[in-house]
Amino acid sequence: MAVALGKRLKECRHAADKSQETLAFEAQVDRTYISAIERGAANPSMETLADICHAMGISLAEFFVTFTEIPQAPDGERRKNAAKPKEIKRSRLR
Amino acid sequence: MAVALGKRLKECRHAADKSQETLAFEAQVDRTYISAIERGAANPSMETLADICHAMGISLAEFFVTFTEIPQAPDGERRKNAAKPKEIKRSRLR
DNA sequence: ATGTAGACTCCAGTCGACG
DNA sequence: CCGTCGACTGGAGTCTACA
Repeated sequence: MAVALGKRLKECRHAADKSQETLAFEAQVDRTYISAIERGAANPSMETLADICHAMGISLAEFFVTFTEIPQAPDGERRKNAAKPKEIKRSRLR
Repeated sequence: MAVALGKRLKECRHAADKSQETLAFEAQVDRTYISAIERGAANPSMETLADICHAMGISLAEFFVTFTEIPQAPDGERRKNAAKPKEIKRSRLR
């Protein structure tokens, strides 16, 4: 998932003919963080990703156009901080 | 931006005929956080957003299909933690 | 030009409670 | 069923530095 995102980013970045350094500068994010994203080691927020897309001159729709498959369920390790959902009780079954 | 995202989420959630509670349960995130996103008060990460999309049974491409316009430049207040980029020097201008 | 690592700050995301 | 608040824990994102 994060890996696919990284590959897609590298792709778009090359299409815009920019280095990680230049892109980082224009997107107002750290150079090392771009590196981390492309390697799938990071998990960017929407705001950050939107800025990056803007710096590459493409819309979010264009960026995600290759993400046609539905991401797998939260199978693996999630955040330790993760939600411990409680079963929902419908007093009235609809 | 975050507002548009919230509107789109509410839209998709209703299309899937789920309450915030149910969606939160299936996406493994907190109910209050879904609320925050829909009101544009939150800035979810990719991992979180992917889980939510999965819970609604749609792909990221489908979710972002309405986001055709390029997000505006980093105009307003960004994170205080934000990058303070240094101008890039090309020793050799290409 | 890119990968990686540690230390640091601030926010993403949780939980419980109230209206 | 939903919006919002406060407090808390861990991750997002930065900076410096070395290869």
